[in-house]
Amino acid sequence: MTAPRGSVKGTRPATLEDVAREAGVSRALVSLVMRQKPQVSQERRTRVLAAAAALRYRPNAMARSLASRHSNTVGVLLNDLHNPFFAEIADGIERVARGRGYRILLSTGSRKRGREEAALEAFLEYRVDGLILVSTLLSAAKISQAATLAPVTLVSHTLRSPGVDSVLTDDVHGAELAVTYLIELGHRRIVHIDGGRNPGSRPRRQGYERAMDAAGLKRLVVPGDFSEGSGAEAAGQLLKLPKLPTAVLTSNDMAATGAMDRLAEAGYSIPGDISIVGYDNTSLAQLRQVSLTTVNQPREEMGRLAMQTVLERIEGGRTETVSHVTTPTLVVRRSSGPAPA
Amino acid sequence: MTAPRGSVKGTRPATLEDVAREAGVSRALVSLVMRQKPQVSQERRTRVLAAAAALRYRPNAMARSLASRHSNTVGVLLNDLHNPFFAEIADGIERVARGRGYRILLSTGSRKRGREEAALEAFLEYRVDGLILVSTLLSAAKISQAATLAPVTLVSHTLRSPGVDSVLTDDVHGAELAVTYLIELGHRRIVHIDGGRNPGSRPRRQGYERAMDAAGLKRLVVPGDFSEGSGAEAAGQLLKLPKLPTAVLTSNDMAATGAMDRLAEAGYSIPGDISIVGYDNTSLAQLRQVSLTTVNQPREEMGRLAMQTVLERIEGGRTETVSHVTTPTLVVRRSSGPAPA
DNA sequence: CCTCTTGGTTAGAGCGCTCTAAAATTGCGG
DNA sequence: CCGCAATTTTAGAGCGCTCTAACCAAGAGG
Repeated sequence: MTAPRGSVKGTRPATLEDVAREAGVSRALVSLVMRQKPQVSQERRTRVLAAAAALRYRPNAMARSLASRHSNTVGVLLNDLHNPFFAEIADGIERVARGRGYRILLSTGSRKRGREEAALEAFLEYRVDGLILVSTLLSAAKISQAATLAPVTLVSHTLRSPGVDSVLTDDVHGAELAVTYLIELGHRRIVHIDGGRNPGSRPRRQGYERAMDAAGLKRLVVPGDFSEGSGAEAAGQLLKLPKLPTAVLTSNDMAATGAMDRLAEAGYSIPGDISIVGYDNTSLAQLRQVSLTTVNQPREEMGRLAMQTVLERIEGGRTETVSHVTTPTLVVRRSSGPAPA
Repeated sequence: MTAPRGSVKGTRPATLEDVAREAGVSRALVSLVMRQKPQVSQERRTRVLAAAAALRYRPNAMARSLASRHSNTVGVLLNDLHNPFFAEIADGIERVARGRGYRILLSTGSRKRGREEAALEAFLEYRVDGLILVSTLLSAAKISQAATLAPVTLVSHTLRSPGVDSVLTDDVHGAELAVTYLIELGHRRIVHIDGGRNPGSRPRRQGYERAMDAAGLKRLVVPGDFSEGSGAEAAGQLLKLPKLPTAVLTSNDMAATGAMDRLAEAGYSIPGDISIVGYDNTSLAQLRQVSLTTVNQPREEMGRLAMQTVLERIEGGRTETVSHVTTPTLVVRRSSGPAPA
């Protein structure tokens, strides 16, 4: 009954109380030692530490959080574990967290809003000290509501709401960069595969539209989302067009690889017949076999910024809203080239 | 002071007590309702539910776990977030967890043993009900010790230790499949890029050795690990050889893409000059541009099995050790072909 | 010799929940 | 209308920790 269910029959894990008894001091003193507080004599400290080691004492995070009213933990919700973009953001977050003595709870919504809602709910029930939502599908209402319970930092889009900060890239500019580059290469029929409801999609589409308009070119946007499958599907749509476009800007790298796949399957050469430009510059785009021209987002840095931003509220008590905007750059690789004659 | 630090100034979240007062019932009754226990009259139940909704009550997972002595949570430690293999395993785990009303805590060691140790420690402090360690670098000692606190299921390798179950693929067989296939294609100089300390590496190497021995061929193993970088590096070693091998079996798909990259960069054609075979059959291998011949592991299924296995101990109270071995299959794609003349 | 500090230590009241055992209510046959 | 079992509800004791305020030496200053 006291033994953990199903695990090896073991003695109940040691508690503070046990350590205190072993060391012959009070519970409070042990607590002070465990939390590395300075006001403990050297002699007592070593005595307590020895007792703790002997009993294999491991603090109970639940009890600690309950009593202290904070968890030293930040919940990180990633849109899609399959997209390396998120792993790279997570790296940045993790680095800062580690440096600052915070823990991270990772969750993913698998690109389903309902799952994200469940994950958010779990984080809130765990009473995390802060929340980082990376490219989330959650509604503005849910986000604002969460922000009344713990500071929120959004990665990849903004939301004007108290308690909600953000870290993002100037996506309008990023998309413009890509389209302008394609136009300079002589492309005229340039299509955009949209990112649907995903954060960042709208500005990217706007950047595309703005650049096309500026060049007096006809816009064509086909629907999609952030997945490989949707990129392939959208490419399928393009194949049905009376005249295949000569260039495609997708909403992210995953969709781009899907589109490349489908186009290559249909016998078209990339970039001979059609140029493809992605967005994110994930490790996928960097693969030599893929070699995708794409718009770079400083992913690690965005992750670091996000964690710093949320910590400023948790520890620094900042209350004004901030929004960090990073600058995208174009990375040219082999998936793009001059428009076919 | 009672308001969450740094977040929007908000009232203290409602507690059970608040709900009880609002509904005019006892705390215990509210607890029963929240836990969906049957022995509550319909009238009270709706009254409590209404009060909870009105106060936006959200149970405190910390308090709940502390009092009930279990968290309904399983900790999942992934070796590397960048490798899609782990995302696919996680999908399977998540699916079963969701169906069974369990929550998942995700962590990653970023292929660093020290980080994995820290993540494990965090899980144990959180008093998770069970642990799934996917392709972990943790030492046997640490794993066994963790198993005295919560049931552990290992994915990708085994450990004979009480409380530790496993889910894995018959990797010896998998590697043999790959090598036999290459030999049938006429290859004689077949190299294996090793997976280092990663689980699964040893049996894969053994399978390679066994198949090479059986064919009377000379073995050559170059060191590596599970990363793209190491695959590239190992390929660099191969380039220094007096005579380039005609085929390479890597320890996983990540390493395979790294190796392909390096070899292609050096001007060799794949599979014209050299065939590459990976291991895992991740989404990476499936990409048309990569089109990697590889050994399939049923990733989703392994994830599902792992979660089921750990739940059997948590809920079913099973105490005998089990080990689920799945069968690998060879998936032939375009990275492999007949040995050059 | 007494009061003040000050650094070190501790008692004890929670944190928000679950769980056991007992209490209150209800239904029903006699 | 009573007794008894079944059903529903509740009191109250924790779970393992933190935190406040108080306590206690031991020296400093008057």
